[in-house]
Amino acid sequence: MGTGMTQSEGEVDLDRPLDEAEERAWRSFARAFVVVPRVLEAELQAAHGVTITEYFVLVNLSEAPDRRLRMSELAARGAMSLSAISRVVDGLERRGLLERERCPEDRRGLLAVLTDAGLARLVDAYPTHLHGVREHVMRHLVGLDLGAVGGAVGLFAGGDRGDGAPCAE
Amino acid sequence: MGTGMTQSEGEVDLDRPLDEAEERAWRSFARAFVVVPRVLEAELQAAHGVTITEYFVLVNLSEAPDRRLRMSELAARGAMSLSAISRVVDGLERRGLLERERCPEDRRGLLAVLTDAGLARLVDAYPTHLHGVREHVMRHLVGLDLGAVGGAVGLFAGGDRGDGAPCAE
DNA sequence: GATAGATGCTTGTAGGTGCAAATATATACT
DNA sequence: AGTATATATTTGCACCTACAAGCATCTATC
Repeated sequence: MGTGMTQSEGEVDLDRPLDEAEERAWRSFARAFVVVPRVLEAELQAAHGVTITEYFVLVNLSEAPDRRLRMSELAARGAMSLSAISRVVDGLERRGLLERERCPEDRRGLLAVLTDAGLARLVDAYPTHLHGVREHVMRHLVGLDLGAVGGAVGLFAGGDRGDGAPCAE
Repeated sequence: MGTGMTQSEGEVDLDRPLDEAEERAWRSFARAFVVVPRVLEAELQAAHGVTITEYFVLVNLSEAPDRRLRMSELAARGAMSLSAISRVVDGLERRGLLERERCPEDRRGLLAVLTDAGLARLVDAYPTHLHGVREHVMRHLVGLDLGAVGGAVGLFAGGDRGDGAPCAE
């Protein structure tokens, strides 16, 4: 019952209507869920011709050993479907920002490999994205306990079961 | 400079790279932005055959005087484009959950009017949605200052300038 | 070592979304 | 009144996403 990381979380009645304060908070989140991705995407698209999804793929590849990652890994990290990743990688490959490479150990698999051009584009876009994230999100969290808030948000929708624990429920 | 609701918010350097704690928090938010809407949508769709956007339209209409709202008002409240609203309303109208009605004072405009069937569908879907919101979001915020967190999130991406102040920047 | 099933990825198809152009009506100006 | 401009909404189009079906390759079992 519970993970031990968060305090008394088991007591909540999940079917009790939201009180006024909860309602306000929820509506703020609901709005943010819609608006923030859209704004960040628009800025990135306008300034560097990449969608936020593409940007995130570039980030993940740049951080990966040898700048390469399996398609499925990429999908998992971006919380996207395989089909979506497949087409995003199509687009980035067409533009020379990455290449596909057959996986040596498992020839069903493919590796997406960041090219120099891809890395350059990422380096280019990074300041734009950083600025957007601070301006539209992080800026508003000053004065709050970042660890606590981030930890809570990290648990939304079944996220962050820490390790890969089965999470019997 | 600032609204007075949030403390010293003007001091932040929007171009300073995220430190480790900020990075963790941001990634939690980024993941939540992608995953939470998808999960809530899937639950609602599976149980009641409405998308989360459609659900939100029904909610807004049910709360409006006379159960009716202008298309543009509906779009604004859902932070959506007019074209998106137009098509969502198409779908709901086709299924008899609302009707379009010419606006008497301004015959360019249209009112979306919630039908009894639409209200019934909403009443039906509400517990599912409530449960999802508590389970996937609100549950994880216990122990935090809801007012502070909600207030901060409400400011994300230029939200909630309180009144309609020009927000000189 | 062959066949059955599992797994990794891509492609067909069906929505959903925003932007820009089109349409209808209102408002302002002469 | 009559024309120009602004506003409310819809429609054409392009793009992104998920789900399901398809193809290639791996793994287990006999």
